[in-house]
Amino acid sequence: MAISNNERIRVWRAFLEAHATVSQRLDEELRAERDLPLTWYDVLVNLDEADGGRLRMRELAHAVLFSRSGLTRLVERMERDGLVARERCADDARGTFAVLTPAGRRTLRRAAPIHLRGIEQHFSIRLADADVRAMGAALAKVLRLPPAST
Amino acid sequence: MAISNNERIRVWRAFLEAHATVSQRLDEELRAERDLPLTWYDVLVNLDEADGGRLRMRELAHAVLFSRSGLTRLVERMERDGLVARERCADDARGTFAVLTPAGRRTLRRAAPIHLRGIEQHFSIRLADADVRAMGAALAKVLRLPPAST
DNA sequence: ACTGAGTCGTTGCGTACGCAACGACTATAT
DNA sequence: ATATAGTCGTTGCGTACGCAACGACTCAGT
Repeated sequence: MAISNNERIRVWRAFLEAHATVSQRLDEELRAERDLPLTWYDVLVNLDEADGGRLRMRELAHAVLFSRSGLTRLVERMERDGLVARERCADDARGTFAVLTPAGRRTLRRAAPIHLRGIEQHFSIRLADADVRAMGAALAKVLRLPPAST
Repeated sequence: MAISNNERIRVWRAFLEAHATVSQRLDEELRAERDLPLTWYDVLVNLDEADGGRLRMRELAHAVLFSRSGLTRLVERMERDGLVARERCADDARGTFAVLTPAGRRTLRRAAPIHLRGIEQHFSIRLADADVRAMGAALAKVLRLPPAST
């Protein structure tokens, strides 16, 4: 039996609801136990995974799904808290790097277990391996769609 | 072969990215072609599906995943545009209904095809029936999780 | 009838985001 | 060398959200 249009919409709605509830819980837990917003954590992770713990502002913005202006402000706040630093880019005088500081690395190390536990608890613990695999495959297809072929 | 923790995190990240890109595209299209934010559309749909095209503010807030204060402002703006109206609740003097106006219903009717086309194009067109089914099953499991059993 | 606790929608306030425009800089073409 | 276009990160500004507190109201217990 083919799947109706209605059913596809129901799935999309479930997708929205799952996103909202899970990411809200992850944010709450990180704030409660480490006083760290999820967006900050996301920045720390992306910097940590990058070469030299540094990323151009533009790349970082793309990685954390922010606008460039949004990232400017976000990094500004994190710099005030000593978690990241800004560094001028040598080979392109327009550019700026956001760099992970030792304090930022420490914060990340302390926060990671909380976050991973959260993903486990709220997202994937009740998913069988087959579910995870299927979800991964489906999401990969969605992300491979062309950018708005209107 | 069992799925690693790392793989589960990758799937979660793909989930986040898919949510961000798809819902952004849906919002953009609705704004471009009908000058209607996605949040407004969401309100219209939920009212339309409710009995008498009306819903208590609290219920509506829950349905569209907003805080009560956020919904107050949202309905305020939509009322200014004539898409919804407020009505005092007869049997509970504390309560207020948000009610769909004829203009709201018209707007919804004109916007729905755009939105449905968007979901089709950006989310489900390249998903086989099996993918949709698997995704639906997995999401149902995620949503059935207890509310933060810390 | 009266009190205390709970719930309703709303408000003041702070926060966080995107858009458009900016100056500074780079890249390309002539 | 110069002009033009493009890109970088930042800023002014407007918008939209949540939290906490509020007055108005309901309800349960006495």
